[in-house]
Amino acid sequence: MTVRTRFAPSPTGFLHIGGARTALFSWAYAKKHSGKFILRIEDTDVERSTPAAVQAILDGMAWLGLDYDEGPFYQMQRMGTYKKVLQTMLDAGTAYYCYCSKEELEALRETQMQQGLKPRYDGRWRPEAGKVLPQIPADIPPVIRFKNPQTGSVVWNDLVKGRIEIANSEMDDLIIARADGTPTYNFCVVVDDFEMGITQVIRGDDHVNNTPRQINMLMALGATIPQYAHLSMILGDDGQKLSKRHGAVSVMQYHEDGYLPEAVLNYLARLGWSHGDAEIFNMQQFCEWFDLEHITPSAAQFNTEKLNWLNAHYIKEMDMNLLASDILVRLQANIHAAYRAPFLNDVLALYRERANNLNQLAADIAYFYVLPTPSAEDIEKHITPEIMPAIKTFSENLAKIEWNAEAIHHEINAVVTAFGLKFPKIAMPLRVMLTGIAQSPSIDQVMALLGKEETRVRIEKYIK
RNA sequence: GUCCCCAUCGUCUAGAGGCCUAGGACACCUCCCUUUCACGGAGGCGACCGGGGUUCGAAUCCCCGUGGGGACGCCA
Repeated sequence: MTVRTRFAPSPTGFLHIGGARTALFSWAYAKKHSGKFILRIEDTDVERSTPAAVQAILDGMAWLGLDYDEGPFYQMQRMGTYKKVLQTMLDAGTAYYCYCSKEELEALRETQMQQGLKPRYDGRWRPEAGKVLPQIPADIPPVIRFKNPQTGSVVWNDLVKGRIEIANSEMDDLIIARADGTPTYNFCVVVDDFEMGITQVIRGDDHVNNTPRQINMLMALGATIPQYAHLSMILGDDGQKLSKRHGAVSVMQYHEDGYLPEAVLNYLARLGWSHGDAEIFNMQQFCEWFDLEHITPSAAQFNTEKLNWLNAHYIKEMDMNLLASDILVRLQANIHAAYRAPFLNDVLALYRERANNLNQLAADIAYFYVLPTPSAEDIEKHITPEIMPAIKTFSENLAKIEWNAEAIHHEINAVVTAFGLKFPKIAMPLRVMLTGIAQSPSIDQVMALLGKEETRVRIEKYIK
């Protein structure tokens, strides 16, 4: 049987890191088994779903390169199907109308909570043999409930968590269609997973409690039950639960924050899943290796430090021209006076090794394009009156230096020797003058790239 | 409250009863490289939640605690 997995986000916000990992695992599972990966947008909550959120999810998946074979399907466009199945269930007696008002239900819940009971529907409109149902009120539009079995239990072998059994007595008759006739989440999922032939449902473990209900409905429909794999959640860097208020950000934010999709993908793949000691691998390898057996059932804490490390790796690996075009955009975003220098590739070759973030990399090389302003501390510490004679001599000799790193290095050495100094004594002030800070790659290489004229101008600013 | 899930270094994890004196990675520390800062290289610190079983033998299996998390919507 062909493997068919799906990612089914509800468009009520952006694609966050947890959703992205769920999508990644579903995607990889389909790839691994030469199956199909389906994208389904669960937009039945009209109040909270927005086209902007749909777009944000699509953008996030596109950035990560998570391509889908079918879809996106929109549940709101499948109303006809849902209505049909609803009627079938009503006819078959596996679903029924319930005329309780919201207020009535609320009161029921409250009473049960007070008594320390699990809040649940009491089945007052559930038809039973020989039972007399209440008088149908004229002013209440009914909802439709699923007639859940009351005895026995639902068991499934979760591909991540193992055997899970939940007693039917723990479940009540859930609402599958609202008073306005629109179907609800659990019902739509069931119909869609069935109709789309989903073979493995890979989703967040906040759905574990929905699974037995869905299995019961699937059985009522005579459907084949898919396998389930429930992924545990991702905690924030601080070990706290991710939420809109706390730490949950769009995957696109990582793009803005200077991360490469390769790094995010590799990081996410290793969060909750492992393949022996493998730490760095591309998506092709991941898809070959991926399995559900090696997914950890416990929650995982996000670790930005490790993401940074992977990001550094992928920055080093990246194709130079692609890197340059990315950095160019970031330079322009950060620096008004940015212009395209012909030697951006050379500058990056000198700097990429030291960067673990694209924004940082862009900021680090900004001094090539905009005059830097060193801090007062650095000036005071490194550009001392004692060193100025040597700097002045070096500056005067600039004109005769053949402009390459080796020759520059040679000239600095000559000055250093002439003044009886140590190399750093002159390298540090030059760094501050030329780059604006006291840390940089070899100063001779920096000068070689900066150019003779620009080097002269920047040094002379400090010669009184 | 009820039900469900989880539990190995600070973090991500390896581990399917003897290969475990518990392995790797990030972070941290030390040293090396060095012209500063990085990169890189070599070392180091550092964990099986507790208690009972089962077994010749348990990080691995079972039970009970404890701790954490999730679910209990006409949200998804």
